Amino acid sequence: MTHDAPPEVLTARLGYLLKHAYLRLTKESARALAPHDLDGRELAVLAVLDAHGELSQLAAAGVLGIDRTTMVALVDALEGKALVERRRSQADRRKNIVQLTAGGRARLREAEQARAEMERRFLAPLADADAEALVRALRAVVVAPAEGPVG
Amino acid sequence: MTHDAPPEVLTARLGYLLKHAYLRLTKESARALAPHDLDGRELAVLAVLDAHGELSQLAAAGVLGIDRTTMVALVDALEGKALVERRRSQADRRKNIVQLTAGGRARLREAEQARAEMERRFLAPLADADAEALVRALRAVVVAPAEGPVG
DNA sequence: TATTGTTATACTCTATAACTATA
DNA sequence: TATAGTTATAGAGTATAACAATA
Repeated sequence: MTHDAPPEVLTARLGYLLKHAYLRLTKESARALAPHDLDGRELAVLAVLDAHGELSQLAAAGVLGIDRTTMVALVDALEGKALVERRRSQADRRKNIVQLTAGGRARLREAEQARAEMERRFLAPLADADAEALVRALRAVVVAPAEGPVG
Repeated sequence: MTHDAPPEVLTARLGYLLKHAYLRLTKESARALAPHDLDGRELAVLAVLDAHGELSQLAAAGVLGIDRTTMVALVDALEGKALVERRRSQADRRKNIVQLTAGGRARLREAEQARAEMERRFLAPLADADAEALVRALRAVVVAPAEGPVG
């Protein structure tokens, strides 16, 4: 049973392309990160904590663009794996400060390598220049401010 | 409250870029198609039926790459809007033949225009050549056969 | 026995509402 | 009164399992 390519009526649609590119990358990412006992969202949390240093849960959620209620389970999971630690802020006892453990930093390094290899495989159908252009183009449309009803 | 751009640690990740590009397009798509009482998946079904002529539910699901159980609700919704018709195949009475109604064809034309305009807006941050390159690159990675455990 | 459509069910991801504690 | 974290809950979107009709 060989692979049926999607018809042109679908591959001409940006929605179809982005959805399936995303789904496929998610699957490849899960496969690449599974040996490191992480998924892509967890790895992103570790990377953000590494880049910013310790953050409150709310601040980390803000950087990641996710809801604070979503953050709770994410931190629960990472804390359960001893990759991050929670502690109460002394300055404001409402806040949980989250920071990487030594193990978390080590895991981050390993997993980032696996992710980089996975991305290289994912982009392998493209020439290097085209792969770079893809990333630049995606960045441009993602960072572009949404145009609201006002203008 | 002005827009906080995501940090480089995230925009350097293909997973983050594809996810957010996809989420944003989905939102813009919903907004563009709402006046036509359709969502992106429904429009894709109409487009596939238009391109292939009538199809059984299973065949249509196969073209769209979705499960036959997912197809049921999708056809229910479109039939409820009188955009498609179901009828039993005479040749094989297990099969539901699904085809566009005249209203479905008209709706498809309107909605496809709205979709094209939405895509143009979405890609507006890019030069024309870059937009075309993005679509070509996405098509290449989506159509590329997944490399399984065998290689 | 296998296939098609259907229904019931469950799972993932995410957000909203409401609660607790702190400010 | 407002904010941070938490919990319970709900809504998309999708898939798996089981069933009826048909082949």
